[in-house]
Amino acid sequence: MINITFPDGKVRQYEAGISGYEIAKSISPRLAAEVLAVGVNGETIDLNRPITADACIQLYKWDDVEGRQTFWHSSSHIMAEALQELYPGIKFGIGPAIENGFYYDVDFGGHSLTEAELPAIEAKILELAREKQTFVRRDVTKEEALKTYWEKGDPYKCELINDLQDGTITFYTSGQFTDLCRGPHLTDTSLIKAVKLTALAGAYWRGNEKNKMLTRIYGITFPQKKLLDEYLLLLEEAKKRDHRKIGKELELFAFSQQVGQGLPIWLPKGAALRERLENFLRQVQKQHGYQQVMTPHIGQKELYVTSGHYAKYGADSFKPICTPVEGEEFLLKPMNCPHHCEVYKVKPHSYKDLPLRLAEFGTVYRYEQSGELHGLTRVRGFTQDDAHIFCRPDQLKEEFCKVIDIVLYIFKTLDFKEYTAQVSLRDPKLADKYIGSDENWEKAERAIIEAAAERGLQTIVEIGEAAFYGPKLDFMVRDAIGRKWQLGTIQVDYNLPERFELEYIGADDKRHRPVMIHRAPFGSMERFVAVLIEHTAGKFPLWLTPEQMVILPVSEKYNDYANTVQNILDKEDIRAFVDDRNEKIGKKIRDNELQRIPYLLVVGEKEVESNSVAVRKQGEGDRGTMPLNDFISFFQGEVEKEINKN
RNA sequence: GCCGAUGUAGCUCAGUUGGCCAGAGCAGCUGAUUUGUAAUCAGCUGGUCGGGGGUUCGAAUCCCUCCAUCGGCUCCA
Repeated sequence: MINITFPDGKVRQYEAGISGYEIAKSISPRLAAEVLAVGVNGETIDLNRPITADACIQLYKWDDVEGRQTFWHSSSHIMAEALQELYPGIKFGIGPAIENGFYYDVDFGGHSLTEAELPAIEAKILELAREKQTFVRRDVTKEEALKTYWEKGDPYKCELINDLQDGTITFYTSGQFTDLCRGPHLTDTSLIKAVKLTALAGAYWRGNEKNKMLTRIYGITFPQKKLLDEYLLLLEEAKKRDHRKIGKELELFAFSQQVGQGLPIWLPKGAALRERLENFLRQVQKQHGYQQVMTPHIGQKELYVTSGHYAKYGADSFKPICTPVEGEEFLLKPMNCPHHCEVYKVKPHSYKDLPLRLAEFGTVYRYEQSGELHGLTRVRGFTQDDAHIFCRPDQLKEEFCKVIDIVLYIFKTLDFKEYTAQVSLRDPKLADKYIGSDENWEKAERAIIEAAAERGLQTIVEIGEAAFYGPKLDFMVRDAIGRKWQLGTIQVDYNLPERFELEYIGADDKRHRPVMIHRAPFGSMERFVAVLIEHTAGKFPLWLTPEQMVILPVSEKYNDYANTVQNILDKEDIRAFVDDRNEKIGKKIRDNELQRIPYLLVVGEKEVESNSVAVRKQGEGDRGTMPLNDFISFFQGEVEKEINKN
């Protein structure tokens, strides 16, 4: 007998060799029907594999990531089987589960797959799934594995097998398809009830552009048709919220081929929105003791040689700009920190001056490969809400905590309720990727971990994700329809102060080296506005939105009154405009609703007589008539509520 | 940069296998209408069909090339 410990801590006894499925069945038949995989001491395994020793187990269902991953991984095998039947002789790369679904990389030889062929593949997948094929796991020796794929003439699998340790290699077979795979898989395929192949793309074998490009087929499957429909609906919703679409509709920003790709043009309304965001942050930073500075958009090449960026990124950046006569070389500013280091160096510093917090909405330019550009989230010129904090080593943790506070304050004010934080550390095995001493790296990494813990942040730790000059803490938010976006970042840096020979005079009258914190709570104005658009679907909070309300005269006869109302609102600092087009009221309402103006004030004869406005809230309809003064107080109260959430 | 797709008026899109002066709706302009909670009516303007080159009697349509956009890959200070 063995002891099985459940997540709630309860322990039950079973015969050695019992499977996860049987354990589930012993609890309830319903659970047995729903369980997809089992976690044994943290490792996810097939439901039908025997458990031979005492273990802590978790039964994973569709609601668990592990359950879905197993489901999708098995689905990718079924897709491969379908492809193998439909396109004999093709060769397979890898086919993992991903966050939403799965993919398989396939070498179709001379054939180039088109979207028109996908429905037939989908149908085949469902056909195979209905056959209730079981997944059979088999241990193989390296020799046998290589032989199998050598005979099949599959170079990709052979390459994968070559990198594996003998004794750890397994095959899984379902129906006519056998794949090199570590598992786990579903017991059988009958659970797969709905499938959608979502995209076709090229992908280099093993992500290396020197390798051959394979065809990647993305798909997603579900245990119920209903879930697929919901997923497709979510994709529709995401499309509607696309910041590129809304940015165009609301005239927030645009791109021009003449100006250049990846270089956004901010239109008046977008600029107003962005400016308001900047002012908001400026004010928060002022309260936290930051000082604004301004630095040029270019800097001498030497500056970046000193900072180390030139050696690291020079080859893949915009080429230097040269002066016509002297041939001096300048670089477009790829980041603000070197400039801020020079600000620091303008005068000697005492330990009493620190921390020194220098902030700048600094516009930077980075060469991104053309295929990588995307709306406002991936551009070649953008403005960071940047700041650098120069502090004494003993102040580091406290300063780091204060930056976390700012980030969380911003999330709260802008209604990002769910967020996670990622601690990115260096990969000690790849020492040449990083600059700076081990000792400093260790100090910096410790400071971040402690600060995050002190502020009670839920963090995940990623090894090897650090910047080349130091470890960092990145914030990810979840938007209104559940998608994750990376926003703010805080980074500790012992290296630039070293390179720029930054110093302060300590209480001991000796020279010391300050520590630097890089931070950008929004990440960049462009990216943040994009995320905000997708999060709010263009319905911005009142305090931010470019136009807070529109006054709609029922006919031209009431234009004068409408203008009077606008003047009164203007004196109250309320952003309103009059839609005095010669159109029917229904038309004006429709157009302004589509422009997502939060309040629509209809004025006609009744309103003129009673000095009032008929209030309509965007998306919610008529709210009735109220005296203008009452509406103003009401509106100001609403704005107040938004800002004082904290 | 690479793979694949796309590019027709300011916007959203039609344009059959190459064949009459390239179309619609919205937007814009002009006029009529003076309107009460999601599209009033009429007229007009607007396109060298992404740029360039080629095939052809004839190209938005076929071919080449460049550019941009979209979906991925890779990278991200």
